[in-house]
Amino acid sequence: MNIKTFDYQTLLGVENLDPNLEVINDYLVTVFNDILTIEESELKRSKFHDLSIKEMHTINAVGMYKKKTSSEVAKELSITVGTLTVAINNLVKKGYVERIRSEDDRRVVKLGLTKKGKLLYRVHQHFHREMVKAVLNNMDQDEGQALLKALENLHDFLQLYK
Amino acid sequence: MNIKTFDYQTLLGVENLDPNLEVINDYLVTVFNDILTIEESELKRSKFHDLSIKEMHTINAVGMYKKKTSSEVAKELSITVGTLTVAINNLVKKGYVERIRSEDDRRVVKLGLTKKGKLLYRVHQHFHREMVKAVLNNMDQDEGQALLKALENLHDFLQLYK
DNA sequence: AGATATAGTTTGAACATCAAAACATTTGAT
DNA sequence: ATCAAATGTTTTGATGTTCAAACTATATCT
Repeated sequence: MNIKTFDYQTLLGVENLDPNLEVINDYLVTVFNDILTIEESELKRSKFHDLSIKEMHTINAVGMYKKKTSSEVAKELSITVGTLTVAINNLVKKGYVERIRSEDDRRVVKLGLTKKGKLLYRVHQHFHREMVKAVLNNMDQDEGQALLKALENLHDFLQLYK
Repeated sequence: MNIKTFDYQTLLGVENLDPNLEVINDYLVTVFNDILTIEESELKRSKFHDLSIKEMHTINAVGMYKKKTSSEVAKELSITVGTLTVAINNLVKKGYVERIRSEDDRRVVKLGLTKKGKLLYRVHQHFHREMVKAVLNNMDQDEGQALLKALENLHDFLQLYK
């Protein structure tokens, strides 16, 4: 690299010259948007076309197994409890979620999936599994570990802002 | 692995027993949500607190360099042109974007960033760069290549649904 | 010139979101 | 035992996002 090139880059604020950096960033941005829009359009195409991707994510956060409270689910989704209440109202109306007042503490509402909600949960989980399988498809053990390392790094980086 | 375990897993529809698969999926879901909420809250904390993360992404899609048309930007964001018109109205009002009627074809609107819009673009780009740098931080050349391969796989998988 | 196609805008309806107020219940203090 | 404070949830009003469909303006085709 000659000094002229270096100065030019410095002036533009391009600190890191690794070409992979830009490529990886572009992939991240594209893939990010694609996942959202594809999940949305696949949902519309399925028998669950009365749901948006946000509603799907709410159902995902409610989860199959342990019944969670409204507060727990809202926190997991990073929305206010008020917003969640509205969302759950719609999902109850549509038959995916049920509310159960806790007997221990009658202020608390436990959320659970109906049979229909559980069916959807499994379908969505299947899509995710296929996606991750496709990612790992032609990758060996070491490459898989590298991906995991990258995800851990990204996760740790994001925690700094929480 | 014994047969009992295998049967149990098969019955549950858990086709792939790679433990990494679940871990990677969980990281993806978490990281995905975190990026959105952190970008939003960082924006609110910055001098650009009059913008939502969706508006930020619109500005990103408008881009710094080549002026794009409304149709092109809408397609890139996977929203309708009508939705974009509304969004651009607000961004023009807030001083981030400008509309220029094309002289070649007076039906066409070219979109560009104002000085303020370009400043924001750079700030956001900087955040992204830092994020990718953090990801690659402790990774060697081979590991970086593995990440790239994973992203390519994911991208190719998503294209199947387009 | 008139019909058709293309680019963008407007409008009305549904949902998402937050902050703040309201409500119900539990916990803590006296 | 009572009352105040804390906690968990819901309601409400305001603003933003999104789509589909109707509409406007301009270009292209025959």
